[in-house]
Amino acid sequence: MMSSEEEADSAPYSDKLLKKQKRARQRVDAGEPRNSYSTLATNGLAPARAAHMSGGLYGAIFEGRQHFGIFRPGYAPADMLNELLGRAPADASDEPSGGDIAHRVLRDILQNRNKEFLRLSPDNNNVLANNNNDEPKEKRSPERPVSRESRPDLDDALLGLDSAGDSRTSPPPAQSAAEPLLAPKSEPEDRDSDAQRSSPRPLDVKRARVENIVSTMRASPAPQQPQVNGCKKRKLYHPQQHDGAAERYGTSHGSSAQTVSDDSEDDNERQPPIQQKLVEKNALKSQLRTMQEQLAEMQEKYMQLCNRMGQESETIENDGASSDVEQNDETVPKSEPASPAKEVPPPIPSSAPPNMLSQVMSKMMSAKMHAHAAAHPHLPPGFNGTLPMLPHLPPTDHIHPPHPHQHLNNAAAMYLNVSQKLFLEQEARMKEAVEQHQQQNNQQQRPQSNQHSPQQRQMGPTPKPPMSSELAERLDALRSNSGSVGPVTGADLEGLAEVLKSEITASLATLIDSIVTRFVHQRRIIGKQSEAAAAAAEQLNKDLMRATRMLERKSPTPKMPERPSGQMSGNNPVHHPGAPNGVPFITHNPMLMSQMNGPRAPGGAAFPLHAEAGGPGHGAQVRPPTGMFQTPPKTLGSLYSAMNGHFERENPEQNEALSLVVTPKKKRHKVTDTRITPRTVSRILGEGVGTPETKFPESPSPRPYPGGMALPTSVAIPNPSLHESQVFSPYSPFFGAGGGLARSPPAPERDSPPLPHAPVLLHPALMAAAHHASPDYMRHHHAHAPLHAAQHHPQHMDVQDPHSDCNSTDLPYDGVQPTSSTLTPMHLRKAKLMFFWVRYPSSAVLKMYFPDIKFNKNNTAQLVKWFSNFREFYYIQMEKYARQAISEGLKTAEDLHVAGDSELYRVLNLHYNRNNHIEVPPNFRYVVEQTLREFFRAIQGGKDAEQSWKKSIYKVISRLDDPVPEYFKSPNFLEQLE
DNA sequence: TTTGATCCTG
DNA sequence: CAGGATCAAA
Repeated sequence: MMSSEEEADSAPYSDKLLKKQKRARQRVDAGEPRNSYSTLATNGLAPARAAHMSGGLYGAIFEGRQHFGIFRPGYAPADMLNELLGRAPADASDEPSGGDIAHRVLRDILQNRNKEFLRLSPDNNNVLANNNNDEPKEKRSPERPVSRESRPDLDDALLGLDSAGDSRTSPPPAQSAAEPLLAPKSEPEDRDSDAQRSSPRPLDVKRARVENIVSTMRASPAPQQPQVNGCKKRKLYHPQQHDGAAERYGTSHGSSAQTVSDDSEDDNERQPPIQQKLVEKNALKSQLRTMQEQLAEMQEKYMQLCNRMGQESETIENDGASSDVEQNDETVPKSEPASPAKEVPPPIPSSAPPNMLSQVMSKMMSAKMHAHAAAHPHLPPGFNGTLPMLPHLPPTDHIHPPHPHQHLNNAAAMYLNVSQKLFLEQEARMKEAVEQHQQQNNQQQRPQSNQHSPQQRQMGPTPKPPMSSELAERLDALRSNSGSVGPVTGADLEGLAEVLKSEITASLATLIDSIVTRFVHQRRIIGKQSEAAAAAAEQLNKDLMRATRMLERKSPTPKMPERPSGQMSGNNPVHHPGAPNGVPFITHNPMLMSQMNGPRAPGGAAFPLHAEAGGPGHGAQVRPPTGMFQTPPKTLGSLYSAMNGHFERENPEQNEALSLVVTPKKKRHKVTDTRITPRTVSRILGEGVGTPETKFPESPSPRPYPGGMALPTSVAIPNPSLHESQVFSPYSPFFGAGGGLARSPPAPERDSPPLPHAPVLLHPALMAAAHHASPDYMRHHHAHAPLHAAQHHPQHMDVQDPHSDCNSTDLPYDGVQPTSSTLTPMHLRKAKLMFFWVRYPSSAVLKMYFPDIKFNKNNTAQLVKWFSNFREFYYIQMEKYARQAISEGLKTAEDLHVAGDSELYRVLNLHYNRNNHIEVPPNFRYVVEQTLREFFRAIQGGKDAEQSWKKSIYKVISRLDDPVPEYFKSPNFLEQLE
């Protein structure tokens, strides 16, 4: 991967350079000024601010955006998909069990249904199959082999096909069966040439011609799994076919397999299940038809042969009776020394119209059938259509039945019937499967093995229905037999029928397997989530209770126009999630949420949110211990949604990663591996929680703060450049919340940098959900109030926690190994959260904290770019607020204080911690404050007139980075960000 | 010259 | 957020 990506870069780079130069030239010519630093400063800010101020936004306490009630439809499915796709190993192991069950079920069903068909079968189903098989034994029980064979496919599909190569390398037992498939039957030229070369005899030539015709007629079974190690053999056996296959499908199995894999992957993502099913159905249908046609054709040929043989008194030595494939080679030579028997097409009476022949044959068959039924050992009396099929009968039929024709005819007739029935069955099953599939989940994933799809794709000129390797093989064998050896026995036909049956069965099995598997996964995941949700719910409930209590003391924030909460918005039909535990979700009320933040401080002052509020100013002095915002678990929402099975999509709250995801597709050169994984997609779909803010029905009365604060401090001017302009919207709950920058005149000194290791905690809900988190870590969290626990043990997480502490280790927690080089939206979220600690992380640090990423030049650059973007946003905010403060007459930087509930803080939190996945580390607040002051001073001092006046600030700020908590390295952390 | 960071734009 | 341009430090 890396190599390819790297290569991809080279081109772009050169282009870049060219462009750059060009641009540079243009700029110079135009005398275009490079930067207009002052733009922001001088323009617009003041006016906008004024407007806002007049608007009187009072600080609503931080309204919890959300979180509650946010349902993330699709979450469960996504997760499931993730499970399937992301955890290859697990899947691999799981797959079988699920598959087996499905398999069994399917088999049972089919067997019951097929009993009637089976009854028909004369015995030797194997004869034909054996001709080309390397491992005839495998075929004895068609279903088994097939299933096995199919499984790899399924796995591949599920796993994203990376494993395709592996499967190829180590061909499954059934592989031999697949072999024939590789060789598309339609390569007349080659075949002819070969045939002629090897067997110049007229007969051969004739046969070749026939073969030609036949091959054209029959859709060539697409080469199933390229994983045929027996290339040589195959070549030996079917040179032409092989060639054809090579040409058409790409010479290398690997390549073809790859293609298949990729395609299937794509299909999974794009093609709706139903469509897929339909396609498959059609394919099967056509396959059946094709086979029928082929059968007819073969009948013709057979007739011809018989006639001729009768005339010539030719003895047929080997009817392909040999049960060994290998044998085939040997046998063939005997009969047709010069030419590879298998490849020699059966002679066809070109003169006789197929239809007529068929009709004639039908008549003959019916007539003779009865006559010989009794005589024929394998044909029970009721033969006509109801003979029990003995799938595993030994190839006894080598014996040439006295009346080959009849046998053949019978078999043919039966085959046709069976085919029809099977087809009907298949169709019915398909429908069922489709329905089931739909109901079970909306995942686009393509359940069945790609057995079929690849074939379809690879089909040659004649659209051919997908055929399994076994089927193809048998057909091939059949053809070979008829061609080279001569008479096709009824057994052969039956074998064919059986193959067909098993093939269908297999495909169904596969389908069912996948469905079942998915179902199982889903169940499992849901269960898991339920647990987490329950725990989370409890915790949440506690928090809420506390918050409620506190709320009583506090007055609601000023109004915010109702903001449709993600869930509330019409899109979300979601039921209100009562907590599963019976814990009602209290939320939706931002007030509550806001209260939750600072439950700890005794006099509601716990939070010096508004420093200036004056109130008990001292409160301000003490740095708010905990994060600024409460952390309502959006996770809960998702959990619940999953639990409730809400998969509806909700309004995407953010598209953060959206771009990431999207870009990938349009990328011209592989930018960072932009390939979107299903997981990513699902995440994106489920991610948005609309604006989390819960709606605020009524506008609360102004803040009760003693200081009469309600300072319109937050008079930010809507910055057009802001991505989240909503934040500034007067209608936005965020806007005007209690006070942007809190300026407390008596600002005591809180400039001292906070503790080195900011104790940031995950929201309790998150923690609860994180089973895997190190026990120690968990313990801490639970022990302390969820919100501030860490404060008391600042160090425990990063340094001292024996379990979680794995400093300088890339694989702190479960030995995470880089699995992908794709940065997903989740990674973006994580990166944003990390920004609370580090503004200038080195790439080395970043790599350490993203152990699951296989870094390369591209994604490293991307990650770095993210932080660059984060900083950009951050500094823009800082500058904006600093200017605002200045315009408001603030005299000294020291008067600038950033309160937990300040607008600035809110904005930042919204940007970096949109879903309040974590508690904002106190240190961050400090850093923000410092940054703000730096900007304030600079602007105040007129430094902003200088070209790079910000640089010095950056420098200062860059020194304020703190170590990122170790738990960020945990794979579980990422998972919790859902 | 290369690399890294910022600025600018979409 | 990503791509491109530009500057500046290495």
